Amino acid sequence: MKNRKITILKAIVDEFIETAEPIGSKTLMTKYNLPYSSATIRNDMQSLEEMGYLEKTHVSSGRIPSTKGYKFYCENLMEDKLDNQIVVALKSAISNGRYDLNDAIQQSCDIVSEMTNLATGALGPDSRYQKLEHIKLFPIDERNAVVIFITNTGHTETKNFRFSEDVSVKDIETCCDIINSRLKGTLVDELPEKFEAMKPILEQKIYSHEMLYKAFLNAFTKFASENLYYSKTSNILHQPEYSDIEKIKQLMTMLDNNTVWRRLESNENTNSITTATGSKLQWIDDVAIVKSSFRVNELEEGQLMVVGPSRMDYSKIVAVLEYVADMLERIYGQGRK
Amino acid sequence: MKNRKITILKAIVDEFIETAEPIGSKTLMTKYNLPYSSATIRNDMQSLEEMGYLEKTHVSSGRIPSTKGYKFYCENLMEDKLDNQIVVALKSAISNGRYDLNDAIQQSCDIVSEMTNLATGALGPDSRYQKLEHIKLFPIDERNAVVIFITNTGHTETKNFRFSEDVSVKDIETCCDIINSRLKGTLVDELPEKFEAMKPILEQKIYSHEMLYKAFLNAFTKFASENLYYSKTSNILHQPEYSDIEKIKQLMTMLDNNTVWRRLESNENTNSITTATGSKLQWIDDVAIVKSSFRVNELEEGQLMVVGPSRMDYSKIVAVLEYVADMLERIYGQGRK
DNA sequence: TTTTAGCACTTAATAGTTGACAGTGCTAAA
DNA sequence: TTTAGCACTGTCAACTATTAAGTGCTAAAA
Repeated sequence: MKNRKITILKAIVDEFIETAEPIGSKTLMTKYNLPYSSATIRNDMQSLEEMGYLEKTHVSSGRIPSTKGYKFYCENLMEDKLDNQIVVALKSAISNGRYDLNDAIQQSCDIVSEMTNLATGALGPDSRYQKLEHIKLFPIDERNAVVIFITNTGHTETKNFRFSEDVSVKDIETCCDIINSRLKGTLVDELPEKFEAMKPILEQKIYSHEMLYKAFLNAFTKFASENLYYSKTSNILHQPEYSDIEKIKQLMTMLDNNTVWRRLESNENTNSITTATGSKLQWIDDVAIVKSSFRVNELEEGQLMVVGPSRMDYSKIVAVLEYVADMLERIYGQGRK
Repeated sequence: MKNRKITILKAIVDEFIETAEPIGSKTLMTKYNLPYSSATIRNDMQSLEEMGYLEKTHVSSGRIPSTKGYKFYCENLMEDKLDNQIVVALKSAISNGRYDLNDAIQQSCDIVSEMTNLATGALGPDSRYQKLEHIKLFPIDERNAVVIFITNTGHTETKNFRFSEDVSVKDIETCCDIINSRLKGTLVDELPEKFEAMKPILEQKIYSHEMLYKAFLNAFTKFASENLYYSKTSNILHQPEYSDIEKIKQLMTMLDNNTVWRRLESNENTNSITTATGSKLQWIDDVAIVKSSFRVNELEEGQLMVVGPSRMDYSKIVAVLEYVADMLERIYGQGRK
């Protein structure tokens, strides 16, 4: 592509990211001090539109970037724009090591969300490739017990159990023993299924097996399910694109139902790019998603995401997300096993 | 108040709850088959307005209920209107006892929220009046440990700990021992403070006391902090009052920041009533809150809440919330100590 | 004394009109 | 290849009816 066109495209994207208004040839010329006449710019804009990088909101309006335009921008024109304010906020909140990993992830997401006015979330760390090491029972009193699940990576999860009259501590112990002897080494993902297959054995050895079976199945299912966190989403309402109620509803429902994440996985092919630094950008309808992953050990990977209108400050978001990912790896990634 | 006026007031509130539109005298007469002329109704409306039960949106508009009107309605005119659909959904989800209390609360809130299109939340069960019984350490490996906190009511909470190189398991053990010997019987509420006062003792006995101190303080603070759950809030956007963006922003921000709950506590005096059945209704600006409490034992109380526009179906909401509270008490309340 | 019919008046909501404005595409000249 | 000039287009805001729903008040009827 001709150099002048690239300059114009970049100027339009930058300007639109800032103002959220369509941009005309004359405005562009004066505001960016371009050494071309408005007519020349107009011609290039027309051509850029034909190539699919720009769009118009109506026949005689200025131009806005299309998804293809954003994609080109993100692939070729992004700068490294790490926002110092956010970094300071993150550092002072997280890097004193006071939190455990999950708390740190939540804190980070909240900060990013707050300071960018976009929805921020985290998925994982993923327990899919972990195996159950053993479970440990902790009786509290006649009715209550805590069970600790420990995986081969040292990841733990706990679950409170509460039993009705006819379940004895002995029963629970037996149940734990059975699980430990038969499910050790099972992938977390496969736990619910494998446990279901063990039902007959429980029936043989335990009096109120039904109760216990349900409780443990529930715990296993929860353990295997994705560990998803979302920051508050009201911030996103400050974005000018969400002055339309229908759009708000659509986005909010999408976020609430976690559809974004699902469609994301299934949609890998369409409209997505991976930056040189490893972040992934993706566009679904008018929504853009920026995703960076962090890895606390060879088996546990987590993902950070920012969701918002396609008009977002990609340079800034990518930089900050990668900063968070690095920070989490640095503090929580080393020497975990 | 004269009987006819009460009939008219009830009809207006019922109609407005259904349609969300101001109601005129003629509409009311025909739709509710009232045996009075529109002029008579008009006179009564005027009088009801003077008494503060009704409002107009503009000089020549129909009437809508004022907060005082809703209040009167809730105090005197509510019917018991338990929605069968919701009950069925709740029963099939919860009453098989598969969940632990917190999961059951969350499930219930989600169901209520989904089926009423209002925001539903739960606070607690409250640990304010519980005392620390003891804590129990569980080393996983050199770097990780789980600590279980147990209160005198049998309530437990767990926290994952992760330590850097220079903290030994021995240190953690010492720390736990100190806590157990010195903090047993302390109100959960006072734990952070009391623990802070113990800092010098830790300094004496533990090498990297700073790290451990921070980690435990964090855990105590979290333990003592309110246990708040909120259903998804996007449902509420279906309410016609939230077709105005400013209102959405205001409400969403309020919900996200949990301002509702705080203002609620501080605002006990103004605009609130308690029904015969023990639910509490409260109005703040254009927002109504319905609150029912449930009690799992003599020390632990929790609260269920529904938040929405003041035009909500109070009869239905109160009935369903009380149903949930009863259900939780029935399943989780008995024989816990 | 209470209720009602009748009427003048008010407001919101809707649709149509107008002019300013920001922008475009195209043509012809530089 | 670039640019000046110009006709044209859609949006937006302000203004003007017009209509529909509803009110308050007065005087007559019950």
